[in-house]
Amino acid sequence: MATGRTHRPATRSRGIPEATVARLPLYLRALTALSERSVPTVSSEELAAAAGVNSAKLRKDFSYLGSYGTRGVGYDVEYLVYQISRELGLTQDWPVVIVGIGNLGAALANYGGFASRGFRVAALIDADAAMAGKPVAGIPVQHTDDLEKIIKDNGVSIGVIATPAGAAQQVCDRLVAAGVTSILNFAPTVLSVPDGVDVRKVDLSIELQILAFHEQRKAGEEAASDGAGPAAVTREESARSADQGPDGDVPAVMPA
Amino acid sequence: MATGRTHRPATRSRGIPEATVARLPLYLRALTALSERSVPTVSSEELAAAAGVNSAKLRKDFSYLGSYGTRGVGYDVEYLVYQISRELGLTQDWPVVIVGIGNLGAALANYGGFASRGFRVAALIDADAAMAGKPVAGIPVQHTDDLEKIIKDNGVSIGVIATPAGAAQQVCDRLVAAGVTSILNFAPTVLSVPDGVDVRKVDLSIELQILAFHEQRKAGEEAASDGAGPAAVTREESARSADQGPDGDVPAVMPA
DNA sequence: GGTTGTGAACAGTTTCACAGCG
DNA sequence: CGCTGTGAAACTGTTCACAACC
Repeated sequence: MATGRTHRPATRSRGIPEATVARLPLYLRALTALSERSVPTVSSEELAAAAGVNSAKLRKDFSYLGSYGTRGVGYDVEYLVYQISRELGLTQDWPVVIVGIGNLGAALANYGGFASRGFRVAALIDADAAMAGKPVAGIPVQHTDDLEKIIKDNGVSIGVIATPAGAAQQVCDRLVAAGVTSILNFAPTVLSVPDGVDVRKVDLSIELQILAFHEQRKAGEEAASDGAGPAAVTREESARSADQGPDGDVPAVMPA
Repeated sequence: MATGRTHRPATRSRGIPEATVARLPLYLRALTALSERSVPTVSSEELAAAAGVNSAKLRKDFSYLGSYGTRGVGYDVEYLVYQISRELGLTQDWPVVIVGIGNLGAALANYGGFASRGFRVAALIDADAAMAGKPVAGIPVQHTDDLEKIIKDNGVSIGVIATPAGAAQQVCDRLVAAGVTSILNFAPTVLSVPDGVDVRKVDLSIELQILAFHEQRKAGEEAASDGAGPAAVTREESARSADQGPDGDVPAVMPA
């Protein structure tokens, strides 16, 4: 799939590593808390602790933004809040639509932190005609038929998909056709989008499976060392066989 | 992130890279779909397309699990489903508790994909005494006072925190003290946990901010090249796997 | 003194490209 | 021939450690 796109040649000065971008919101949150407590300055060590990273990483991250600190002193909280907000594009207003107002969509609509940082729920959209007009979080739900008009009238460029998996790609296509260029996908599906559109996904089931992997590993090692730990629950431990046998057939398979 | 450590010195042969682990659930989902359509074998190219990655990456990932393919042919779907499930620890039952039954907690409790893969909602816990006994998704909500007993009686090792930010660390401490060693955190807070406990976070507000960053950049470059077509930047690749995600300050209805 | 900013070493991840095998 | 499996190269991200500076 090509993905083509060379990297911007000018990716020298403005090129902030993706990993750094992903941490900026974390720093911003910690800084906002400090700001509310009227703390004037903070050292990389303190801020790093509050954000849950180590200080070297934080300093390196900030170095991509510029030299906003003062040696021997630290960083000015207000100034950094502003710089990071600007870098993230939070100094402007981002109207957002949420498509799929089920349990999750409603939870997202009610989510307070939404509005707090430049994001504004411009509309709620659902395919169920019976929901049309009903207010959720104070915003009336609109029908999918009007999706394109809603996007255009509100100048929406960020869409949140909270529909069932089966509807996600179709909704995605319509959002993109209407002008949306960033999508946050909660449906457990791989969305395909044209070049130029960003997709980020949030997938509960994947997160749990990753935890289960590590959990299983812990249980396995526990056996080797002690035995006194807290409970350990594996009911059906039964050997998780060391490794494959010489080939083998497929022993019972798993659930859906 | 967070979480940290994966060390284990002796983890050389069984050491599957974290990036690979994060993709296994994706492969598993694609394989399950193929399995349901009774597709017997699949090539790395086809499976990679279905999972939204490139084939070289997929083959490298599978090579960490063992040699489960057949040259010139591809992979046996059922066999791979089994192997990945086993590797992820999904052949056993994982009882999970959800703490904080607001909008989000309820959405999670109702989420079907939960039960489908070895995860079972063992209990719902909320601090609001008025909710006690009320069923959500068919499961009666229990009061926080009984948290420790619930964890122990059910042998729970995975906990989901969907409380407001202010309550998250306290809930986390109690979960850990009661024996939980893996936590999925939806509250917008950095949790601190002792060594040996895994935390993954899902933070909606962070995801949106990352999208806003890229959105802003697109808008900026548009000015430079402008003109016809979506020429701007692209990043078709599915974003990094979820690291953060939803929920923010007040997941709605939820008293501390 | 204290703390930032950063080059350089290191670690992890992705991609390439092709040998090896069915 | 076709497709997997994998070394090696390229790239991205993290950590170290210290010079520069207040």
